[in-house]
Amino acid sequence: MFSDQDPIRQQLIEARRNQILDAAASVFAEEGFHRATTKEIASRAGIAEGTIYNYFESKDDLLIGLMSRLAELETLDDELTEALQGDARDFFVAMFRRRVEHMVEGQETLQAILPEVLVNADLRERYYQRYVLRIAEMLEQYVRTRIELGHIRPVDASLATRAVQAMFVGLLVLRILGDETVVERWETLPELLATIIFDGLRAEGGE
Amino acid sequence: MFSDQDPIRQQLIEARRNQILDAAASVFAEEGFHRATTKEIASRAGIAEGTIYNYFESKDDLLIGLMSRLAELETLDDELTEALQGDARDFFVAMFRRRVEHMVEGQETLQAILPEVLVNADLRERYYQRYVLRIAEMLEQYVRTRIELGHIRPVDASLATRAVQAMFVGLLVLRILGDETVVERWETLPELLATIIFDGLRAEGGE
Amino acid sequence: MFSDQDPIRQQLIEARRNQILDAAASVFAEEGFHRATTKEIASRAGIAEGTIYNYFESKDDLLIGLMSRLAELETLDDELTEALQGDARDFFVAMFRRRVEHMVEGQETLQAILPEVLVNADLRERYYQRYVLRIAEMLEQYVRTRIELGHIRPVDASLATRAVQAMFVGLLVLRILGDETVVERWETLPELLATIIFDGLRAEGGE
Amino acid sequence: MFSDQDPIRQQLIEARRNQILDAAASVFAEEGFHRATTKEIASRAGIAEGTIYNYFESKDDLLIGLMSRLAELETLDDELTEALQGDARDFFVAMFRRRVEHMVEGQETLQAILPEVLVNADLRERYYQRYVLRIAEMLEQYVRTRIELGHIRPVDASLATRAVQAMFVGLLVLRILGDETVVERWETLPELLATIIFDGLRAEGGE
DNA sequence: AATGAATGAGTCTTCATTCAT
DNA sequence: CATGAATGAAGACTCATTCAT
Repeated sequence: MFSDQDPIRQQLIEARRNQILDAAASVFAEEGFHRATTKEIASRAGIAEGTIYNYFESKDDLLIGLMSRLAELETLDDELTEALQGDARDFFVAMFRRRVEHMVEGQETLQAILPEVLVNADLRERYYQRYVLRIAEMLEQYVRTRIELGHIRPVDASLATRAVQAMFVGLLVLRILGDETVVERWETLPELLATIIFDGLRAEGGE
Repeated sequence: MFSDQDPIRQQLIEARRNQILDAAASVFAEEGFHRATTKEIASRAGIAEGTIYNYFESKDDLLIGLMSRLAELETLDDELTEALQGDARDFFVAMFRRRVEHMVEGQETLQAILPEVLVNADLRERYYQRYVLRIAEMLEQYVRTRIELGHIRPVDASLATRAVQAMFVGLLVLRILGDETVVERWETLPELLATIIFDGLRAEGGE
Repeated sequence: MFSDQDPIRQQLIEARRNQILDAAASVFAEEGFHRATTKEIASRAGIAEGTIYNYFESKDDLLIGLMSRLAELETLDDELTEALQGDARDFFVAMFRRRVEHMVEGQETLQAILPEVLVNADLRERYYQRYVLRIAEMLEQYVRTRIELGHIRPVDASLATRAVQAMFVGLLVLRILGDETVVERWETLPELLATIIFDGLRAEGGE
Repeated sequence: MFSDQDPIRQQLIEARRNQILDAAASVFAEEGFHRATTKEIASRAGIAEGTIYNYFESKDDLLIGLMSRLAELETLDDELTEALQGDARDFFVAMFRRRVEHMVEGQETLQAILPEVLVNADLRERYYQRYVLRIAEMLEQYVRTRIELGHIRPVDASLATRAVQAMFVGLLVLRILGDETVVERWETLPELLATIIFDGLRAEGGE
């Protein structure tokens, strides 16, 4: 006879949901969404199959749950956007570092979600709007301002932003594909990416 | 009746295989590998379900077939790699243009393959070795030489190569996700990417 | 604490049982026995799912409970049977009116029970013996006596009784099926049935 | 490579559908729709479970299929309606005989359908419209005409029709409930029903 | 007594694959 | 070679029932 607002109950529910999502992320990442069975997810979560359905509507809903958890992680970034006063290159390095760290933390979840997102029109829209587009727009706004300030070349801000974001998505894909170079030198990426994107690959004093 | 080597027969077989692969690519791209049914593939190819199995071992084999066709397309690139004498920036633009065009041509196939590749360990290895790594190594060799020639900054050639390649993979993902900016301004990408990667985003004369 | 015979406790138990049976009748009638869930029954009774099992052995037992309640209602009829002295037609009208009223009162319960009774061998036997056969035999006895008294044609009393009873069962079915004529003119049924069954449809002075 | 209109194929399909419907009727009648499993239906039809789904959309669709088959049987009756010239009582006996025979032929199907129809709103509407109402209206028209001709008392034709139809439905229910009297003396029903309904139970020269 | 989360057996349904024609 | 009906293994999901609190 607890109220629906009962905070203890809410916490238990949240804990159980996370326990299930963790298991789901792990199985989805390993086997892919379709090959993953609810039986295996349940077993990995240490619960019965039916229990999943006390917390999630359907197997699809597990993916949505994973996406939502991921989106929550990202809200932290908003603050970063306000740092316009500092050096542009420093900002890029800092931002790259953030994103690169997030991707490692969230790799399992991303690996669980991404392939299915590419394939499921509903999820695609949802994922794109909540996750990709939101970040793209934040970054785009930043780039646009920096261009106005004369710190950045007057490039197509919208497309340039996508290119940079694409690089991160692509690096995630390479990680998933098991590319050793990317995995092993992951820590050095932020500095390298800043060099490529901000300074350019052209040798200084070249031509 | 005919010998296995009979060239007419070989051609017919090849034609039929392509007909089936086209249908498969189309259904996989729309529905994803798992939601795609052999019934739908057969219907889209205008043949009976059973006929598929006269040309392919299994549904998985269709994916492998698609990957092989894709790999053949790419062999053309090898020649490009030898163009070391020209201007580095021009080379980048030319290469980016090639790749960007290939990606549009092959988008359906790539969209069909990529999500499943991310999810299936066997295909992952196969795809990575034949497709990603081969190109990465070619490009890496090129970059390494350009560095030695002093045309390119002395960056981590291996990782930089991955970053560039990642950008293309990521752009494909953004296309699949339906990003309007990327789709609409696709033609302007090669030049922009060259600017970003080769020249850098830093405003000239800045700081 | 209380003795099992404690009358207060007995009454509380009875009240709770009725509360649950009411909810069950309502859900069974709407959804049918199988589609009805104990969760919904509990919710409609304003109690927890588990509580049902403190008062009933199983979901099946709810149906048995409903049948028993129905049978209790019917015991009133016994008295009627003794009314042999009056006019036969008047008796029929009176009896039809009784039954027709009972059917409306008990419609929800009957609608809940009947479909499952038709389908479940155990219940079928139970329902038939306690409910159908008991009434059939009472009625049959009455008809038989009336025949001996010369008030009624010498028909096959047993089968004629079933035919009359069948009419009521059938009218219930038509109500459940939502027949508008039957529902709207329900009040006029007793008189009409007496006309049909006792007087016959043949026009007077016919032939 | 047969055309969709290919008559041989059409016949094979029809035969298979009937084979499956026969098995379904048999299992539904014994166990009830919900307790019946597709596995059991398949096994009783001598086919694999999956084969059912090559011929029917779903388990529900089997019920609809059974209803349609039943409706086809009934179209024969239409002719009967035109027989207005003969003696009314004779007509009733003939009609009762028809219906009573049909009910035995179709008992299994009716027993399979009826309980679920009482419980499923979609089927209820469908069954009532196609099966109950159609016959009711035919019969009602007949009764109305006979009343105008002065062969039948001026009763509420619509309701009287329902009462008669209800009797048949009720007799089916009593058969399903296993009433021995009804089952054993089934053959004598038409004559008895004519006596009850047309002549009335009142003893001739009574009162 | 009341609760309701956890359970897991049971089922419909899908669909890749086979094979007789 | 082509066909497509038949197959049956596999899996998501439901829900009556239990039992620790």
